[in-house]
Amino acid sequence: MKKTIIIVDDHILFAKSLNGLIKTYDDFEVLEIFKNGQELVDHFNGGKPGPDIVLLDIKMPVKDGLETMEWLKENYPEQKALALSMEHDENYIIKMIKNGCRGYLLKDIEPDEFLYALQSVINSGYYYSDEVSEAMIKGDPEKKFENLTRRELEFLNHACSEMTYKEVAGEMNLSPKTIDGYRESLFEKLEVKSRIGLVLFAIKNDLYQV
Amino acid sequence: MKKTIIIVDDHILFAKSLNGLIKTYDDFEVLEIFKNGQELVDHFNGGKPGPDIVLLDIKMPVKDGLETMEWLKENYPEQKALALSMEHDENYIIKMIKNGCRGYLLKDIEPDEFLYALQSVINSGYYYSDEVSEAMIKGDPEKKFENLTRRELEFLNHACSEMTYKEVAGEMNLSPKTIDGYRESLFEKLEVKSRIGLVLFAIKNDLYQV
DNA sequence: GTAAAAAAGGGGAAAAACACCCTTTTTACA
DNA sequence: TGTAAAAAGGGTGTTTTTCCCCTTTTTTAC
Repeated sequence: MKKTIIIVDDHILFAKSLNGLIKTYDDFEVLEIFKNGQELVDHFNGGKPGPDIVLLDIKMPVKDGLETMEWLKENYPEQKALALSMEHDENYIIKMIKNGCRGYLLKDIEPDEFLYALQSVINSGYYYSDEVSEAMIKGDPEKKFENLTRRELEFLNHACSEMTYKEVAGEMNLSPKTIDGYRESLFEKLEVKSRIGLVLFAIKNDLYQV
Repeated sequence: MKKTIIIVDDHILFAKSLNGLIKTYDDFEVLEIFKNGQELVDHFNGGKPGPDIVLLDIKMPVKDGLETMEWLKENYPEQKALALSMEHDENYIIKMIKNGCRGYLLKDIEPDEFLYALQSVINSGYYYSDEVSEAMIKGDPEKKFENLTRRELEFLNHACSEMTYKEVAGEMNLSPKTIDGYRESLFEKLEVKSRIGLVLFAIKNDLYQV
């Protein structure tokens, strides 16, 4: 069965083109297109089921992406959502991620990468683009993870699962030995000594949404 | 250095006797005695440092234990607190624990057990009395952990640390093989297959305070 | 007062995680 | 265009975790 998507964006033209693009994907279909966050809230309040992924624009009239994401976190914390925006604004990115957003895409993303992002959210639960990890690293006020690389952040998320490292390696298309390297590097940087330590760090610092 | 305690209880006589009892302990001392939660809030708002443990009565005028615990969770989530009450009320117990309270003592507890509870909160971060685990099991609306025993709950908390199982066994004064048994039993009951799964379950269900 | 359940303990083997050593390739960037 | 950092990969061994079987003792419930 196809995975469902709801697009929330006031740029109708963009939303409809995106719908067209998604129609070319075998595994995804668009359920609804809403012009602002309030319409999404109404959808949920009407008792209708959420989609597999909500694509959320940031700048919108009535109820913008940030407010909508907050509402989702409060009311439907399990709902997966991806931010999809023109704004390459660190603060937005961080706020969205902290509110449980599973990734942040720029609207000039390549269709291939866009598809990969959708699949990644379905399979791994999130999609960290370079923009996201950079923003997280730069925007970290306490410099707790300033030294973490993009791949390390990605691995850290995968470590918060019941997969073995070998399975994580498969998921990330890497050799188990490479994963070994990330683990050791993170152990040192985060001053932990076990995978449990990694998981606790990730959760404490909102790098992984429980 | 002695570990510090603040008592919050409107029963002055009880609070002062408790202070007397604590004076006989080598490792603990009472910093302050407050008559209600508001006085504790004022203490914090005055910029004064929190104690190692707050002992919190439930039924109090002005600001009761539940409200105070909520305030602590919101403003000083790291602050360790123990509920200390006459009420053997399941709903109170669960609400307090969900708000990050590290344990729930009945006021008719034996002095020895009371000291053990204090030490346990300092060393392990919490103290689950029989009352607490029973209430948690009985009061669980979703029956997610109805079958968990007291010891399993206790072990589950210890599993959320970087200790090896051998170290956990030492902490709980049990043979590593017994710990093995708890683990296997929990894997089956919680439908997880690794220690990571245990940690994630505990955190998702507020059994472990991150 | 007995029966069941929980708690405690165990043997032995396989899988996973961890540690510590290392090399090569790719990328960023000054 | 050189160099540093990141990414990727490797060897070998130890420790920890996991699994599947089992027994005895203690607690709890009826």
